[in-house]
Amino acid sequence: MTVVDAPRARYRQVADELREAIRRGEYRPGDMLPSQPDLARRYGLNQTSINRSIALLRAEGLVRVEHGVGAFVQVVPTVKRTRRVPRPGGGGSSFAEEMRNAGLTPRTQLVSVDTRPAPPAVAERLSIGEDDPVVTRTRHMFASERPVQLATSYIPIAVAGGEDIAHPDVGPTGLYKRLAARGFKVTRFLEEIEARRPDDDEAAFLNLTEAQQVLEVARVAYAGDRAVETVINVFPSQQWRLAYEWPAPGDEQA
Amino acid sequence: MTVVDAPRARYRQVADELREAIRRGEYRPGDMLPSQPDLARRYGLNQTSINRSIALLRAEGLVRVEHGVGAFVQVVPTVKRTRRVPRPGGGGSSFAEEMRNAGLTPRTQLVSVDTRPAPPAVAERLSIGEDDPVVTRTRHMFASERPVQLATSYIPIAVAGGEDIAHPDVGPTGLYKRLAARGFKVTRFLEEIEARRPDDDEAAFLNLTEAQQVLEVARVAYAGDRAVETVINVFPSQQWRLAYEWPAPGDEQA
DNA sequence: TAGTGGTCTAGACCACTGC
DNA sequence: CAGTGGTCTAGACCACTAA
Repeated sequence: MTVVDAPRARYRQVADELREAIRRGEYRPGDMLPSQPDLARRYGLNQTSINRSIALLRAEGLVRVEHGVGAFVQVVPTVKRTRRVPRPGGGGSSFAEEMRNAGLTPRTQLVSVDTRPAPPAVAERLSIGEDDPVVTRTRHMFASERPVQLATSYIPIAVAGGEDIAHPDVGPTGLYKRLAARGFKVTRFLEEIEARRPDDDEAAFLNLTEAQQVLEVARVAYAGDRAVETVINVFPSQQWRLAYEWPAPGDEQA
Repeated sequence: MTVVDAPRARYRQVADELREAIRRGEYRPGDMLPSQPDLARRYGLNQTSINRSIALLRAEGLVRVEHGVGAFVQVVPTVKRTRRVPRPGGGGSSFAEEMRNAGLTPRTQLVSVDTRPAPPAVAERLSIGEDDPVVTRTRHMFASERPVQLATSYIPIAVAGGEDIAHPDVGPTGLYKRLAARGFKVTRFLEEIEARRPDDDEAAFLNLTEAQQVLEVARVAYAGDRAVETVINVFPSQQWRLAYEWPAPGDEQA
């Protein structure tokens, strides 16, 4: 239903055809695409143009390129993350649970626990001063040994008391119990979702191009009006679907 | 903290410098960047390479290009869309309300109301047969006359009775009242969020490159176990931030 | 018309990988 | 080493917009 009969650029047509060939199963996940010189001959185009076509498919996450090796059809394990509201433990099922529901084997690797000055975005979310110390916990998550998620949580030192609150590695439920025991009973959650380009570290861990995007889900837990914890999750946008579920007003028992 | 001392491509460096110049306010929102031949001279590069740099900035949403006119620094009206749970009317404030909160002037244009066979994705969400008729309503939304959102809602004809349910154009609150009057009292909502590339129509209306992404938020309203309506919202991912807020279990009054 | 951005070429050179 | 992808050039032509 386009108004103008837009002539499609040839490098886009090539991308379309490759996309379609992948969809048809002509190239299967893990397969290597023909080399760029090959494709150039095949489509009567220059390698430069073919390179552009491949770049499109990379940005879509449909193809993964290894420099000096080749371009491979990407396995895209789409995972669904659901927040059911209300629900114990912050409203969400755990990462491990979600993974197993998707038929994948979860693994979480604790990268670091330390106390650091709060980055600006975190300070703002927690309503504390920049560089106020926060207990920081970083995890790398894998689904069947493929990196799929990156999570960092921050708790103001004034709330946490010390790093012990994060040791041994505890899930949200355990953490909120410990916070409650310290007098910070969590009453409310806020999640903000944003799409953005990955920074260098994220791109490296998640194996993304700069052209691809990530979803950042930032959750803040409040005890009354006081923000006591924030968790920042980063997902490759192509591999995830987020879901939120809640009862209609006046129908809270759902 | 990159391990390898990656030599950055020159077209990326140019993009970095332009990005930085925009951040510094050297080019302000709405300003036109220098032409590609200009930039090529300035950076000692070919126009082809400069074009790549601009393409990067486009994909980031930092720059908007008008063919035959120039490249302009994008006004990024980051708009926040919040679902507060529970809350009357489906949990969300209206589009108009959100826009005014962001200091923008909202406008909604009703594009069409008709009865059509359900597209596959819609049929699945509504648990009806493909090609079962659904009352379909499409709206284009503008913020201060810039296109920012596209919404299509679907109601099975068996639920709606007829197209009248969508006339005159009604917001969600009015619609759910009418559905309740027809015996379909909405008790539960589900929203699924997905990042994907825009299709041609979406790209045309929202003025996006194929390299950019949109967020698709698909809401389904349930009356008991029966899906009675679904709305599919499409946003340019750069311009929006989604938020969900809910009380912790045992603290429902928030 | 002149100026803008978009595409494409033919060829070159480089960086990376695996043999 | 040969084969892969990534970048860049110099130049060309096209499409679109505004005057």
